[in-house]
Amino acid sequence: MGRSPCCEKEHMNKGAWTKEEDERLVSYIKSHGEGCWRSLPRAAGLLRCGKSCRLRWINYLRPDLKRGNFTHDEDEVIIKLHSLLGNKWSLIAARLPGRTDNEIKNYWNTHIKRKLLSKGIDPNTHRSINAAKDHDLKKTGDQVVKDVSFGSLFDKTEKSEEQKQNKNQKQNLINGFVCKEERVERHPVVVVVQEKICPELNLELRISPPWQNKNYDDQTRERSTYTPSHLYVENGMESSSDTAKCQTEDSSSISHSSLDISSISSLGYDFLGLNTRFMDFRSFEMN
DNA sequence: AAATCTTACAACCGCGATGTT
DNA sequence: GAACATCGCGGTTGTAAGATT
Repeated sequence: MGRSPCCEKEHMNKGAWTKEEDERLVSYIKSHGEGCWRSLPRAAGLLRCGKSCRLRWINYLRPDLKRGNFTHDEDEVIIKLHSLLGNKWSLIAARLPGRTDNEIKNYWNTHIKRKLLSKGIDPNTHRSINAAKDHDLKKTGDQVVKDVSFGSLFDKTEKSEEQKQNKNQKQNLINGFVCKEERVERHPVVVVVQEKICPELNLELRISPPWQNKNYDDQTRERSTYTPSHLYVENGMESSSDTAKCQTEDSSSISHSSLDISSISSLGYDFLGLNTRFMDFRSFEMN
């Protein structure tokens, strides 16, 4: 399927925006609102492509932008969120009112990266650069191995009505995380982990069994093991209709009832120190 | 003072996701 | 379901301004 260019390349201005162009764009959006970026330039009398207008508005002209230097607190939040989310700049920006993803990305690349490196911290892994040499530790077993169980915490022999009533909600502690387990129709278990590392970020880690695309029959229901294919994080406080999705590659070839993270460390995704790649921020909700 | 290098950040580009026909 | 349109994201580039030689 061919992709048409977002705009006519000829007769279009490129590069830095002039004051007059800014004024035209701001004036148009103030009276008509945002929307349909493709048709906006013509309607606003701008020789720019819609994409360029959108970027200019979002990153520079929006009235709610904070601008100015980043505070120490903002630095800390960015670093913590980056350690959790990686280069998901839009998600990070959603947690910093008045800051844009582009601004944070630039700030990360020009300031924070260097700051972390000067402290001997690898900005990609958020681990000590020296600690990166601990590869051998994994082999010798000196490292603490964290297991994430994808098996049910439910007792299969529920006896009383009370037990049955409670079966849809259980709580437990695993490696310092507060874990709730819930039954969801068509999916045997969803484990919700309220992470404790950065409580001020108010993030919630949700681990679930894979979505069953095919008919979910009783035979499947009886299986005690299932594929750890979805692990997602969501805002623990609020929910919204906006969800950011970033699915991983197919992970369905691996099936364990208890997943030894150390055995898959070669896959290389470090999340909350779990060192797992089975990430699916399927409903990372931000407000 | 001029040339060169470095830094900061605005803007561009390509691509995937999603919506529409 | 295919084809196409649009949006939004993340990586990269271009360039102005400041620092250094």
